[in-house]
Amino acid sequence: MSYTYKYAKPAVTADCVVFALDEEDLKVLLIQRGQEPFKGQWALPGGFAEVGESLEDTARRELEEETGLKNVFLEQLYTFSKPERDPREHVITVAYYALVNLADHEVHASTDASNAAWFGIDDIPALAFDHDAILTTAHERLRGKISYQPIGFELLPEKFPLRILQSVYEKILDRDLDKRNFRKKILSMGILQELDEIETDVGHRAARLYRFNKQEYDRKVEQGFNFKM
Amino acid sequence: MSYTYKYAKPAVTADCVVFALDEEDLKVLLIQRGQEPFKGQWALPGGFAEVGESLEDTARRELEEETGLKNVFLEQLYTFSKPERDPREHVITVAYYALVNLADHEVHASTDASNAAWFGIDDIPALAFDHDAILTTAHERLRGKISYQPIGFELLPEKFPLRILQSVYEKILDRDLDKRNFRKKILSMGILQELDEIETDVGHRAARLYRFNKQEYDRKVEQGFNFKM
DNA sequence: GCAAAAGTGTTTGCTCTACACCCATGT
DNA sequence: ACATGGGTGTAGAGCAAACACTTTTGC
Repeated sequence: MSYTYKYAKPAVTADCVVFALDEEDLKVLLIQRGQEPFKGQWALPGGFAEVGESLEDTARRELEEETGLKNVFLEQLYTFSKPERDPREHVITVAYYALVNLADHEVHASTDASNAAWFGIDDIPALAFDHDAILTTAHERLRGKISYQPIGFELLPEKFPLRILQSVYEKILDRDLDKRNFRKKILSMGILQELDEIETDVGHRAARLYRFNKQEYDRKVEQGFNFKM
Repeated sequence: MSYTYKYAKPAVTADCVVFALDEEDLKVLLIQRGQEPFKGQWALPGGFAEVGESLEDTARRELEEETGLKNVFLEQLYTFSKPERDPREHVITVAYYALVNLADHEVHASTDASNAAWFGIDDIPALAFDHDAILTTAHERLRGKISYQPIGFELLPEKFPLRILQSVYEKILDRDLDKRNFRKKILSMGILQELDEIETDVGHRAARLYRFNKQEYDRKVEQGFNFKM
């Protein structure tokens, strides 16, 4: 089977930069390529767009095929189109970034990719194609966006103590924040629901749990509210 | 001549949302389509990507071919990929936005497009494809970005009085700004070079001219400076 | 009782906003 | 002389940053 067109066409792929947090640091999900080019090297999960499929769907499909991840928070990042970025032919890639919380999302290396693993953001191996540039762009976007969009919650389980939320900001912004100021600011926005639950299994006083109140956030946005941390 | 591939490929285009300002309002450059589909309707300038060409180059090439505009400020906006956005086949478009100053850039309707013209942002005709959504996205991006990146200058000639710069912000943000506060804030950043020149041909006291000092801006950015209006 | 983290207010400086008048120039 | 916009300062409010101790709980 083959497809013939009147004009030459570049190929199109979607690639995903998947971020997660553990106790240590910000992590990125990579796969080890099972095929040439760059066979055996680490790369971002992703693959070719099918006709009739939006690129966000391509990204989600490839992410699930290669790593088992699904139902993740996903936003378009940037489109990379330099002709020399793929040695085989001109391949345009539309990059997405995803935020997941490690607890809810077990990763299975699956079909296409011979292996999938999390890497600390400061400990990334050599990557295939221009994936290092894509990763850098994604990291910058995340850093820029977390302060004015409520996306940090996507890296956490549904219920979380404020200390953990603070650590999300500290790890992404890469600087320490003042505990009192952080709590004042985030609570004063009125978009966190205070739960009647506390942490369990901690070796010290248990903290109260909170939940991001998306309904309330959306209502406030309607009225001109702007998230700002 | 034809091209055959092992897999089906979507087509790829680049489209441009070109903004400019006149005394009245924010304007957008549209072309009237010379071919089906949507023949005779207004649309964003743009066209098909060639293999071996980056999409930014595609955007610049098509913009010049269709409107005569070149050497414009151009940034990638977003990639639109819903399969139904083009009635012929699956066409992915990578949208760019451009900022030009009307004085320096004469527009000639040229080859491909039967006609090109500026439209006030509040007076846009029905557009081909999903170009209304692209335009809306571009307008939002411009509004969001002008406050934290020094891109407003791209809409002005090299030398300008502060009143005109203020009107750029007022027209894009769509609200009045206080003259004293505006001047204080923009001058305090130290990225405008005060020239020994004043306006000519005005029917009142002539204002001093300024120039955006990109060297100084870049130097400050290196040192952690953030533009903010 | 000790270790670990939860939880809590106040002061200070800075930034943003609101606001009005005199001056220079051209017609 | 009149119309038009150029150019300038200050006071008050709100926001951001710095800073330390007491309480709770688990071991």
